[in-house]
Amino acid sequence: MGLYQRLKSDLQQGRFAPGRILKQSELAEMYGVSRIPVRDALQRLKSEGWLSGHGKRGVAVPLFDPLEVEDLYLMRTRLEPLLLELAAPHLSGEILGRAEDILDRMEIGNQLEAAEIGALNREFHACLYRPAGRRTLFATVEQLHQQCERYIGYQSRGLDYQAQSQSEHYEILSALRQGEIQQATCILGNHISAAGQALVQHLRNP
Amino acid sequence: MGLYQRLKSDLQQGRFAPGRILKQSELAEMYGVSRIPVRDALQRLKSEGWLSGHGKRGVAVPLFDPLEVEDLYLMRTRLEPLLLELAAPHLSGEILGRAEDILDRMEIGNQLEAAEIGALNREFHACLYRPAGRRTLFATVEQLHQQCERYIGYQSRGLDYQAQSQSEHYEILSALRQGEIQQATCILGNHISAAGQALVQHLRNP
DNA sequence: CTTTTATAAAATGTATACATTTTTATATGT
DNA sequence: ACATATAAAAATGTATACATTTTATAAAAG
Repeated sequence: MGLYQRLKSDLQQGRFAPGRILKQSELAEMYGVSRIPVRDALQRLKSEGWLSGHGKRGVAVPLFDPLEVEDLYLMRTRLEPLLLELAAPHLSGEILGRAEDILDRMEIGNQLEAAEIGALNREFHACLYRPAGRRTLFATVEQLHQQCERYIGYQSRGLDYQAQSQSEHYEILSALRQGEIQQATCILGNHISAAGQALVQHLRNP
Repeated sequence: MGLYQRLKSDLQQGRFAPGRILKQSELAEMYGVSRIPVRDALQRLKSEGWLSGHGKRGVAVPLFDPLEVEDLYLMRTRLEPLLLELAAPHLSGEILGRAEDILDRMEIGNQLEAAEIGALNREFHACLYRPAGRRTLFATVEQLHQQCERYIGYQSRGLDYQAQSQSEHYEILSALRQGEIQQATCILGNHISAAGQALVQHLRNP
């Protein structure tokens, strides 16, 4: 696994306190590599929102910012229903079946790691979105998801909205199966919006 | 000016043919630096859509993809009116005046370079959006703008929709001054949508 | 005691050199 | 002649070494 993946995973799991300033040499030693691959990884993580450029002072682990969460979920609320609508005509019964499998897997592993739940969650949405064949839109949505995951990792320690989230997921599938596309995109929008509000509230009442 | 800026500017001006594969050593020699800063720049440009990762074979200048343009403008159509709506309460008369100044500057320099027109255009929108104080949403919108500019640079050689675009800009300002926020966001949405369609059509009829 | 300036330490940026992987060209066998 | 295997090349990834910039420290002046 590349250094980029390792570092991201560690950031995701909250192994670096928000606000902390990371130095290249420090990370190089920590992971047993030279500074060159560290630089590459940092650059990527910075452009993906996992790290914030602290000017010339290096990079910092960004603080939790409720306003950022609001923005991320606002954008998702606007973009994901659109993407689902574009994908709907291509969603065969087989694809919907695969999506349901993913949901079931989430159900089973109730004591799953936050990272794993996040991965399955993303897989579920990707399963519904990818058939649209909209690479660019899909990539942007994926990026927003990833940026959200930093907060979700934090949230999952103190908040449990999994139950509600799951039932909404099943509702979306059901609507899609019945060809109620309008209905499905509507539920999806509310689903994302609700998740965002729960997260913001949790960040403001720690 | 950093190598990142120089390379991006050259890509923007179409100095590298779409589909061309760029090698690190080649670029290093071309710009008179070592491969290290080249790598940094390539990584950033890749994550911003200016270059596409060609797997392990290096990076490639992406081909013009009408579907990508459609996606970019679809996203902008959903996000920018939202951002303008959030900014509207903070748009003082002074700010609107500055926005108009930018429009006037675009009017004057009719024979401006494509890059300069693009920069002014972005400045105009940024002027209206920044007061919302929504850093994350703003950053995403900016990124979408930048990705569009690659195509606009190409378009500007064969298509002139500047006149219509300008008049719509003035309409938006006028609506904002009258407090017709709904009206302004609506014009903006149509404005972006129309620009996207013009661009897609031009790409399909070269 | 505070502020300023000079100096040292540390961190980032860049170049060169080496290692590993991937690609291409060549040779060999069927 | 074609396919496959093999060797040479070229390209990317990484480490070490050096240069430049930035930050912290300490000394000196007000």
